[in-house]
Amino acid sequence: MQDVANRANVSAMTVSRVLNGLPGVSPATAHAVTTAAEAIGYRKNELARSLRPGQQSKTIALVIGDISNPYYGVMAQAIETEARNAGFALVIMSTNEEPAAERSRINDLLARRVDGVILVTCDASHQYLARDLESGVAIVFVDRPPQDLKADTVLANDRIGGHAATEELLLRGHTSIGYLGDYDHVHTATERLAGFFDAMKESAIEPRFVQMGVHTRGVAERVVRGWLNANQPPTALVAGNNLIASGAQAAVSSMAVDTELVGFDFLPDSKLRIRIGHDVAALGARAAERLFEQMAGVDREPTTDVFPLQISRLVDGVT
Amino acid sequence: MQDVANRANVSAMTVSRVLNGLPGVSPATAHAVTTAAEAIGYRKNELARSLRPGQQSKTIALVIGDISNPYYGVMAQAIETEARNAGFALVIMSTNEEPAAERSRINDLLARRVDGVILVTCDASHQYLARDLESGVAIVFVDRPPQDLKADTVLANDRIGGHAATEELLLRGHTSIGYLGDYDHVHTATERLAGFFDAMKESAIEPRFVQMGVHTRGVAERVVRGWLNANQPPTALVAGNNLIASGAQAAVSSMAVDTELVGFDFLPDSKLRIRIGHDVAALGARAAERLFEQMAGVDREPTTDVFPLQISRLVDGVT
DNA sequence: ATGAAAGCGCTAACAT
DNA sequence: ATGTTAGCGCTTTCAT
Repeated sequence: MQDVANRANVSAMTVSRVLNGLPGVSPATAHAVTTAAEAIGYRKNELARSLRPGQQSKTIALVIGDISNPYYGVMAQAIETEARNAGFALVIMSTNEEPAAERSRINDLLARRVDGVILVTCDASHQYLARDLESGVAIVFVDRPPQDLKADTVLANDRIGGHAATEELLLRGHTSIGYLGDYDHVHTATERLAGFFDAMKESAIEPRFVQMGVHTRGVAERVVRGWLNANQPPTALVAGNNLIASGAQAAVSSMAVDTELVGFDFLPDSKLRIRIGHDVAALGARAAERLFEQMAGVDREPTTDVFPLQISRLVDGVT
Repeated sequence: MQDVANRANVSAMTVSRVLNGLPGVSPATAHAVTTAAEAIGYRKNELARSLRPGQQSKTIALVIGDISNPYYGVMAQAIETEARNAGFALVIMSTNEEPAAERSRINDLLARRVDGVILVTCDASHQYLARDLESGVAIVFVDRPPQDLKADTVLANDRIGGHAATEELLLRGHTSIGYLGDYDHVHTATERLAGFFDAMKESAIEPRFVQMGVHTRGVAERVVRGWLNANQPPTALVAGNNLIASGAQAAVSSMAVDTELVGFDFLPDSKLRIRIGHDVAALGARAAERLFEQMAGVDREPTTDVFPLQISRLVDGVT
């Protein structure tokens, strides 16, 4: 910046004024500064700027486990739109569902003084964020609640969802229903499983096919193939998320059985006939809203928004 | 940081040494500092740190148009893995395919002194980056080449792909083939279209159904419905990307016609029987490699990596 | 083993 | 309309 100032024969302060469009600079000098800046290819240093007290970075962050899953992609896009409308940039970071990576990313973001963080956590403790929350960093949990921290949270009602999905199959007369869920440390996965158990218990049926820790399409397909090859295979399945549903569907159709399938969360081209899910974009948008509320200094107790899950049946390719 | 120093009765310098694990501090003082830091909930300020000369931010950025499209999600995940292995953080930004947003994001990233940028551009000029490239910022273009700039580029061979997709349908005896493509300013879209025209010209067939500017599943579905309701509807279609393919497929199956369809890029659960695409993760990984090469100071002419597109047929649900 | 001084690039507050 | 001063939080260099 000093270089620009020298080249334009002005002080650094004047350069600052010109570059930030502040008043009190004659058009002539302004022009000289602009020219000088372009001549040397000057880039302002936002780091130095943000260092000054009271400066906002005008940036919020979204930390998620798996950006390759369109579920989170859609959520991210919704948040990006909200952020943009509020004049903020959104940076997205993916942790590969590793708690250690999540912590390291978040520490990093806070060290970089982002104004707020929206978090789809895979971590088992969030105590380390308590201080930051107190000191005014905005934090919102989406999809999965914090464990030992009070903070704004936006969720779908996964336990009820798991119950509804299972009940749907029970109502259709199935008595042997399998359940496949994601990692145990993923909140939505355990909640949905709990809902499954709730429904099974109500019907007094002992679950025989339950597999957690299924995180990819491939694993889901393999597990389902195994089940379907068993002596008394399940006649219906609940798939705990979109990728699992996809894998399970693949296994079922390749084995030419008519195992019925209910799947959570939509994949754009899913062939699933029965789906259960919610409006991810709305979830993301609400999270962004809550974040901006916090940033606006609204003083209130942490809230929890719970979105309903909806079950739908696909008839002849049309919902 | 000064607060921590006061609390531990040491100088700021000692605090810095402890927090960075530098040698030359007695265990006792180190402990005192750590305790003090925790007591006041101290967070180091990475901004101030990066301000010192010669500091790397250890961060690279990926700027894409639409994070809700799993095509880019998969690419992002691949790049994130590479970045992590290299000890870098990856920040992802989505521009909604708006050139202005892209520029603003990139200017912002460079103002924040990221070490490198991987870019899926939707912009028509990149001259504004020439200076930064000269001054040592690492930049790689992926999926779509720069317009008026020499820089490392990683592409799929889209024109040949468009040709191959069309030829496949011609070989199957179709003479009335429609083409749907993304926005005109998207390089892959125009290249694929060019390939389509190439193939049609070789067969001396006048294209009658061509629609560009189709960016969503819904629009694709609507356009195809329109075509199929025409007097002499196309008997086959080339869908210029994964979302278009999905929409077109929906239209075709809902209208119970047997219009044949070739689609670009894979959506996880696509029912497409003929697909043309490439390994997006490999594309992303290569881009990351090129970026790190640049950052390592390898002095070479800008390279262009071209990945082949592969066509595949789905038979009874198995590829 | 520890500290003091200086300065990274920028801007708010106060001159001129 | 423009410049000077000081300081944001940190680390490099050079003392002690």
